[in-house]
Amino acid sequence: MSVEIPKAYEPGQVEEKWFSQWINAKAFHANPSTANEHYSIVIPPPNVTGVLTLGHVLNNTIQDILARRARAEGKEVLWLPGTDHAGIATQSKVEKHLRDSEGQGRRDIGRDSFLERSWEWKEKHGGIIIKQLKKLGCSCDWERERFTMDDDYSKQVQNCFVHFFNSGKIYRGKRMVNWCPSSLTALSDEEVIMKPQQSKLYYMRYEIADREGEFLEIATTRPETLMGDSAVAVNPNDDRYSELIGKKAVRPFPRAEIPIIADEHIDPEFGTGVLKVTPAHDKADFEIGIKNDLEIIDVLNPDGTLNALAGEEFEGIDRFEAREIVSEKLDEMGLLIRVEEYENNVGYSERADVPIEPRISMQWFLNYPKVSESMAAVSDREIKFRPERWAKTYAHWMENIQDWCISRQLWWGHRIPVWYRKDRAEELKSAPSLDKETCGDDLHVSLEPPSDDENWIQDDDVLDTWFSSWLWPFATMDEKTRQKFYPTTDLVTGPDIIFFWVARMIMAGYEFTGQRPFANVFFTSIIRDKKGRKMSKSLGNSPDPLDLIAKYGADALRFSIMRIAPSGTDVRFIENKKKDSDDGTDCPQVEEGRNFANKLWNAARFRQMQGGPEGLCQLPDINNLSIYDIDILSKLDTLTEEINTSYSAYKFQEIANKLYDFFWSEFCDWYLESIKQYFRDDADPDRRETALIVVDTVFSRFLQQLHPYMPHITEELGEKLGFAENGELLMRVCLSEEPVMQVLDSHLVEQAKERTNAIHEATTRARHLKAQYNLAANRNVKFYLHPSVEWAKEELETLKILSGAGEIFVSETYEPSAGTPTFLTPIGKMYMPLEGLVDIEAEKKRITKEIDKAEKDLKQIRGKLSNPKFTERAPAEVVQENLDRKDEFKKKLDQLHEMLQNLS
RNA sequence: GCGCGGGUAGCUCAGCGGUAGAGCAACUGGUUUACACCCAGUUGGUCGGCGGUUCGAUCCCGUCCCCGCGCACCA
Repeated sequence: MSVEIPKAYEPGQVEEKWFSQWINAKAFHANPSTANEHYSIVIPPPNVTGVLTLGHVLNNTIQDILARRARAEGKEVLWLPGTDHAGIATQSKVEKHLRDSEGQGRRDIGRDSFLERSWEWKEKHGGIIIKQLKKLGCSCDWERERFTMDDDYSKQVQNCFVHFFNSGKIYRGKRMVNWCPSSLTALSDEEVIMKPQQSKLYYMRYEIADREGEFLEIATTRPETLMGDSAVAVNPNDDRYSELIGKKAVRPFPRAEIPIIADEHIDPEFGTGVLKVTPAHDKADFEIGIKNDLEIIDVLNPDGTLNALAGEEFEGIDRFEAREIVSEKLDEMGLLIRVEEYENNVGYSERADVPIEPRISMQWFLNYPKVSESMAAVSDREIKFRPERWAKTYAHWMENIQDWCISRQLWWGHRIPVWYRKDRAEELKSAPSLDKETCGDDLHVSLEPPSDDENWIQDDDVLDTWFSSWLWPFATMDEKTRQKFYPTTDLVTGPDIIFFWVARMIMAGYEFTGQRPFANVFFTSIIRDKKGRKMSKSLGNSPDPLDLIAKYGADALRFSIMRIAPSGTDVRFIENKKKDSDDGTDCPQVEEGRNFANKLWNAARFRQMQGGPEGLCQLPDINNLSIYDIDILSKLDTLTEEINTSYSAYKFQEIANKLYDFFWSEFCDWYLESIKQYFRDDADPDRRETALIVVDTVFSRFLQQLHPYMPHITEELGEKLGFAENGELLMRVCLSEEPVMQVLDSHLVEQAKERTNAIHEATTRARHLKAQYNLAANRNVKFYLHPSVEWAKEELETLKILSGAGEIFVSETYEPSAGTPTFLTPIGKMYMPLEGLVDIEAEKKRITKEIDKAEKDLKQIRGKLSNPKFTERAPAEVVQENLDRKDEFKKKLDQLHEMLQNLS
């Protein structure tokens, strides 16, 4: 036993020590060869060069809880960790670094050299987040860590491409895509977010050809695309313009006559009811353009500046600057009518946070596989979503699913395994569509480059990062692992990537393995700041979890975050600036976890100070247990049962609350306080030993239950208190299915619980009264009891200790002097004689207040009972309950009135 | 516009047909043989508004108002 334990728990070293012990013992390792039932979970791979956020803390704590709980249930557990190469995010970081340090762009140094730098960057900064997860205590099988650009993983990604190309699901085509002028790449629809903008609506006029002085008024938010107009469109049923259909309008610059056409798509109510059609720069216009065979004039460069087609004066000018210039120019020409303030939604690139540009370009697309099967899997609950409502979001997306643009004009990522025969490369690359049928031998699509690769040119593009991570649940596993652990059991992730990742994994799972990739998906809360804003890097409103761990401990952070994160709604994380210091902050929610750890620590200290039996001993027979022993043991069984239920419903917050309340309130505040008397030198040694055995039983079982939430401190205390048999790790101890209280006579248990409750209630009332007379700390106060139950005498010593009384006298005949404060308890009427200290008026006030409350309650109950509809229709037990309560209150009121009278 | 979630004590959240809860904050008192990261006690609530169902509604239904999110989108 250790010499001296510090008064306050210091998590730092303890947490590090246990993590390395777990690693040394290979306690996280998943063995595919055991016969145990499998439990598996794959980590949502974080960005390899990213850093930990509070969202990760929540997400990974939940996974760790599930994994540790499954181990304690005797399952063979695989929690497979790894990271994602995160195409755009990582590439932009490397590019930024390159610019900052060498003043060069990626094209200056070339593809190979840039990729070298990227790998260097990955080696240097990658893995920080993995270290952070380890700090949190995550019990992943670290030997199985994977990266989406590992050789074997990359092969599977490319194989996936080849597979879909061969089956005709992947094709190349010229389409309108979301173009990011900052990252210079196409994006999928999911990567575009709509943002409301304070824009302007420009009203301008185009002259009608051959009708000098006659104009068509047009409203637009994007005058800078005017140079790409190839028609003007009106609704065919719009009488105002019908006679103009088929005529021409004059585009002011570059000056040209463009047709006035009719299209159903135009809303006569909007603006002037006339639309300028710019097929190259708007999705809807593109459709109209195709339908009407219009010229497609692309006036923008990839980076969002205007090109030569826009006219010499605009070449090289940024799109937003050009907007101003065009507006001024129209004004000078007398063609600008007015400009209105206008709020509209504009698509932004999620990553780069710049407005995206609809742009026609040649891209690779995937027609999603196994859509109906994947929809059915969720609607039939073969894959269970929790909370269930996300299934609706999923279904809605799946119903409206669009082909996926999978090519990215980046260098960091999986390069598309397509080679074009050199002499036809240009032709093929610009062909309006490419697929297996049309290209024959001039296209090489394969895992391996062509043998005569000098005659071929590989496609420049890489694949969308999600095109690799959708294979994650199985591509991370070798054959043997897959046999044992696939399909996985649970997936824990944020609802914000339900389309990006979850839906796609389901489709890939069915396509490549013929099975669901996971049985359950648990969607976490989203952590927001004090003001309800999502935590984000740009806002700088996310505290660094490592700072929190350093300050409060990983266990404290884990526990706290689980206690505030409800299932299914967002949660606010509070960080307050410290009043008395300038730099520090306080996180009251995390303090709660720290305080709880400290409570555990001190309860253990208290236990250790008592000495006594070493290791875990057999509980004595129920007849040798006190009512408090029986009560706490029975509550322990209830806790165990309730926690089982909560786990099966994934109610993590509920579990945390139950653990907290049981330990702090039931175990420390009530049980430990009531047995302290047996630890005195003059106490009965048998009682003492019994109490210690009960403490150990409860404590050790409790630590097992708490372990998934607070793994480090539970190991530490398990060891300190000698609960670990032969030095076995707590995390390897299986939960016992047997309740602690194995009794035939449940009557005894019920009786103990009732009596314990009665003593607790009497204690509370005695404390109230003491506090009322400012005697809370006075330990010499004497009480008299007129007992109403026979057994009361046996428990007076405990009542005395709990209520902090000096002495409690039992007397059937005690006659209180007038004005003696009196109170009612379940074990009888009690008096607190004060000899001269009595404040009669205060006492009257107190009793009157109690009478008021009792009368109010009684009135309510009487009201209910006097309603025949209630007595007729309410369930008998509810009626009986109210009848009982009525009697209680009546009796109580009588006694209170009597007490009041005694005062006067 | 469509869909989803939320509005309970000053704050963060439980409860979801039958006597309104916890932690923090505030206030009062406390070095009682673990813990001031503590102990005891107190204060604080027309459970967003209005209707309905029910013997009974914070809880179920309808409707409206606020907040958040997703999808769609008219230039």
